[in-house]
Amino acid sequence: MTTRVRFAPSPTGMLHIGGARTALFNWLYARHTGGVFVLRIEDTDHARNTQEAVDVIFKGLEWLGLDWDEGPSKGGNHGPYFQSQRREIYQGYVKRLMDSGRAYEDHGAIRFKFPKQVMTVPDLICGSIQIDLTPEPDMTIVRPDGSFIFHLVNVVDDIEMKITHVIRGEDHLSNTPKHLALYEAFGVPPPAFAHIPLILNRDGSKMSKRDAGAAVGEYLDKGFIPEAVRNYLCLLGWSPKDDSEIMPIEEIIRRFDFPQINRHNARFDMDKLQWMNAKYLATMPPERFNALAMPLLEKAGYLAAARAPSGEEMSPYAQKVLSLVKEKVKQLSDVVDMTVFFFKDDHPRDPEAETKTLKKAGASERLAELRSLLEKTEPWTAAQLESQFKQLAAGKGIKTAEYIHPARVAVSGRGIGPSLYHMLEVMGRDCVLRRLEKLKG
RNA sequence: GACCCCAUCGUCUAGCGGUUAGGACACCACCCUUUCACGGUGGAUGCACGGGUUCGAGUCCCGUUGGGGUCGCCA
Repeated sequence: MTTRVRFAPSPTGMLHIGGARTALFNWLYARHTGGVFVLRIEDTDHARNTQEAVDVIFKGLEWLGLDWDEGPSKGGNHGPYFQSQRREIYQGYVKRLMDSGRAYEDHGAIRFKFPKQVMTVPDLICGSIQIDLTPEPDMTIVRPDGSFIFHLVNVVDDIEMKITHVIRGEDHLSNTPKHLALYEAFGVPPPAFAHIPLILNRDGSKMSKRDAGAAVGEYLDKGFIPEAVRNYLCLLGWSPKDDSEIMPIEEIIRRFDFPQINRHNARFDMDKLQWMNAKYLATMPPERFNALAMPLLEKAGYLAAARAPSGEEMSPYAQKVLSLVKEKVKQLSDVVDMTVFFFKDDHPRDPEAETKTLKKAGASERLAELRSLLEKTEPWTAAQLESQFKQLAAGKGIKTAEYIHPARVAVSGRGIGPSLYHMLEVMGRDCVLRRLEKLKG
């Protein structure tokens, strides 16, 4: 039998990181088993359910590369995939319950009569869980205004959509006996359940919608790359059981299965995500890095001038600049600050670095020596610059660093940055001399 | 409060009765080095607690504590 799993988010205006992880695990299991991943939008009669809110879900899933096989914009034989369009189906199921005496009216609402017994939930991750439904008051399944309650529609849709494995957050574990009772009342064998642990904040508290880092969109905006976020999320609650961490998604798909899923909640560690993101950034092909970073430079206004400070055309210049910082970037958005001095003559300057190196005794003499050296350095390449710097220092009997540090601060305004010689090469002689000259006055 | 789930370094985790308790992030030191990173080497930090079972317990059982979840005419 083909595995059929589903992700059934409610359009709340954000895609929660926990929801994204649930979607990811469903997707992984579908891909691992060669099954079908269904996307169903649980937009049951709610004012907050807007088109924009639905788009946020699509965008988030697409960004993470979690493509669905059936659902909105994909279609399928079990639609419609919006609960708001499935009222007749729910009505039919409710009628069956009424007819069989399993549901009854109560002050205009319809309630489902719970079996007074201990229900056993067989769970692929948590094992066998027993919960007593006896003390539970019968649950409402239809409101007086005719709208349906989550538990009812969720079960009905899973039945109708032929879902074989319900993979969802552990917050649903306690509700599962109610769902089991519904399956029983409909005379349908229930799907297999797999309740996955929750994602908590770094401090162990529950991650709610308002917490920093709770929305997938934030990662997109901050310049995280989707493969890194996805890879990190895979490792939260699932383990390959050896020491593998950064893995291509194909490998994760191959190795993913329920036995390796943990039973305890995990805390979200932004530091580790950042590290992983930096790894992905550093190892990706330069073309892709440039494609991702150029729009940020554009947005920062760096590319507005026709010519770069070096005098050459802007676009090739910007690409060279990016190649200098690629391996130092933690988040893509870092490139804006890291490269500002390559594009703006009036870039910000770090007073601390200037005091430390430029105000140092002998610094202006060094810079003057550098000016005359750089005027005639030929060819203007990193290798040649390096050898010239070294010769100059050797001739004066001092360390090359005595020239390097002032030069760096002089042209960039800060004490840290890419390799100095490569930096100078990219900036070009005119720009470098211009900045040294300006500093003199 | 009742019920359910969970518990290994600060964090993510490996461990499925006998291990010097391993790895990763973060942290510290050193090395590399023109700075910052990267990389390399080394280090500190952990089995929540108390009872059992067993020759032997991080591993099994019970309890306690702690954390999380569920108890809606939210999803």
